[in-house]
Amino acid sequence: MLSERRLEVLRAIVQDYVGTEEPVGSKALTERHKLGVSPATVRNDMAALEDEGYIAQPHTSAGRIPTDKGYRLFVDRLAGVKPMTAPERRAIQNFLECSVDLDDVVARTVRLLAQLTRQVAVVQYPSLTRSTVRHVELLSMAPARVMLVLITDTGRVEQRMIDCPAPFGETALADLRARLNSRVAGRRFTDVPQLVQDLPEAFEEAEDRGTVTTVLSTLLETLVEETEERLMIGGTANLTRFGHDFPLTIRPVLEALEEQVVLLKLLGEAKDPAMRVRIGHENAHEGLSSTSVVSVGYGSGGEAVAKLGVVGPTRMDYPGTMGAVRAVARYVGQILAES
Amino acid sequence: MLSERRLEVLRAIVQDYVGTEEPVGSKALTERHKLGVSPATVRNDMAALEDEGYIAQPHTSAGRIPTDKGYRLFVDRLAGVKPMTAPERRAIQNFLECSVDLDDVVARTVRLLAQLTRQVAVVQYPSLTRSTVRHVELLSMAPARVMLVLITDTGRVEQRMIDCPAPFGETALADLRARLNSRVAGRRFTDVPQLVQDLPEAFEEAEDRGTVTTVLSTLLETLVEETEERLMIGGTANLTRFGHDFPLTIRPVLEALEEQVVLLKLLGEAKDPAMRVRIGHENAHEGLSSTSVVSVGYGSGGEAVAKLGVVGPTRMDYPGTMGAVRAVARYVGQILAES
DNA sequence: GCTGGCACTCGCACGGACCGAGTGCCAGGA
DNA sequence: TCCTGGCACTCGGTCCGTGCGAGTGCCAGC
Repeated sequence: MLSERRLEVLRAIVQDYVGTEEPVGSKALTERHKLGVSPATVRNDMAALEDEGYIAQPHTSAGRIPTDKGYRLFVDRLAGVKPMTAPERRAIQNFLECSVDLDDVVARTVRLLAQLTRQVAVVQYPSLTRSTVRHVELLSMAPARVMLVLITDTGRVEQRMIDCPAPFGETALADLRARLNSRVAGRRFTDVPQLVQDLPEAFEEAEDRGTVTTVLSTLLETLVEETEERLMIGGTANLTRFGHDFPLTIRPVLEALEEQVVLLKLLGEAKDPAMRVRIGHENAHEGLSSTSVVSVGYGSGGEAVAKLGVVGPTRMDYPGTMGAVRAVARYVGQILAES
Repeated sequence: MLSERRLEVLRAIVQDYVGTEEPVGSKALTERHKLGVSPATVRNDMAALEDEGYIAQPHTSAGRIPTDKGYRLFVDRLAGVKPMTAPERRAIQNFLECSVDLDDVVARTVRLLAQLTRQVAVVQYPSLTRSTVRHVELLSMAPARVMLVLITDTGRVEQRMIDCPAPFGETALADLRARLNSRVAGRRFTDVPQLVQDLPEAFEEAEDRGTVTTVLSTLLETLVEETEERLMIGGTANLTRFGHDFPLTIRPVLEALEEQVVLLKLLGEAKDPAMRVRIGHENAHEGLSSTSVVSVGYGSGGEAVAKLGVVGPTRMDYPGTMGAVRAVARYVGQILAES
């Protein structure tokens, strides 16, 4: 068990290192922090912290830098979440309030988050798994061609073009549209399959039944596909402030950012709305081993429908970043609830 | 006027420099290219080329590298467009063909272009300025709340939520929907304003007229807003292969890539479908002064509806890049025309 | 007008010396 | 028992001098 003072030393090391980006030595520490002890004592504490694996020396005879384990302890026990100031909160709210549609909300959120944290921001679109169908629209484009438009309660719209096996009349189309909507409007995505399975039987013509089946399968396909989350990223220019040894550090990060799958995993598969910090190697994806991810769920009601977060160097200002992420998530939730 | 051989020397310099990324000297040139003359002669030619501003020395007593002007000449007169091989063309076609919707087409195009050129790819969504309205859908969400869905012939769908000044009945809504569609379906965006301006008069109730006016203004607003182009970028990881002096080169590029406006300008405002190469300082935006942009229009029919291109270092393989860009544009056009 | 030769320039890589921040250890004191 | 000041030691970073070699410009000769 580490003594109170040693934790204090660790905190000081993390803070200094985050600030200066340089290994911090015992003398500099006592000068910048009121630890009340001499450098020699701090050296002993540092040796102990190093034995425990919380800090490390990049080279012999250099200062210490925190390890992933050290940051972990810092985040868990030594640092709180730094709340946003009132003016900052107001600015966030104002900025998000003038969004015109869902895309715009997400785009603004990304920009905001990137600016506040000066890191790379990632925002997942509100998930469709928990959302409901608001309306299904069918439009005749050509005799044997129908466009399917799906509108969700989160304001998302998806469309698909369908080639029908046979021409489909306007009246049949209107009929199908009405039947479809009366069954699925307001229902959850997951309930849709069983609600529509007997729909083809309502049509007398064999050809129409074929078309209806085609339309339904496209609808179900769309539901499944769009349940996969989309996301938006921004602030990649902040990667340039990452570290000194550029190409090697930045490359895998940029690559990871282009892989939606990786990013989604990064934000955390579980729909756990709590804030989560993953430090360095805690991110399964190698190449992100020198980055940390701060993510949190956000949602329109009480429940989280998606996640957002930032990706930055392990050497980041955790309290500030966590504060910004939490605040943005809260206000995005509000905006979504209002619309 | 430069002699034939001097042009040949310039071509050799560009090719070698693009390949090796190192200043190229007279001796190396004669070894790698069959110029039929001695290094000394080449040196004289190089001196002449330098006088004319086509090449430069990074330091005294170093080899030469092409200037922007040199690349310009190379692109205009010395290099053709390197066509894709048959297997490559087939691969492009196959990859694009399995797209499911417009977003997917654009996403695939970006990835393809980035992979083929190993550079940053930018693809503009098909423009709405020349496109027509396929359908306008109005959905009642609440007594005084209507959702407007606009579907274009390029397959794009936009939606807006509208708060009405007064409750609006289902029948009035159906009436408005029918009138609206009969007027604007199939018409160009630019024609819509005058086609709908007298619509409110068709409604007797003053309250309804207010709502109709609100709906119409939202529709027009959407048309205008969405005429602004959206775009998608990819392959940013390729930026790491940019050059040696990293942070300084890459930073402004990443920043520029986040600014839609800048990017749109980069692709070229004019709807000129011809392939265009902008080299270094020819890009108005400073910070992109060491990058070149190869862009070309693409379209579903004969006319270009949008542009796509790649952004890379001025030291890029112009013939290959131009070939890839042209090929991709052609096939995207085909895919769009089919759907 | 091309060529070979020659003197010159300079960036770069290598290696030694120096400096200083930082460490570990130890003996002495509260 | 814990803290402190002192001391010897380590070693990365910087500076400097040297030598090498690629590359240049110029010139006389073919």
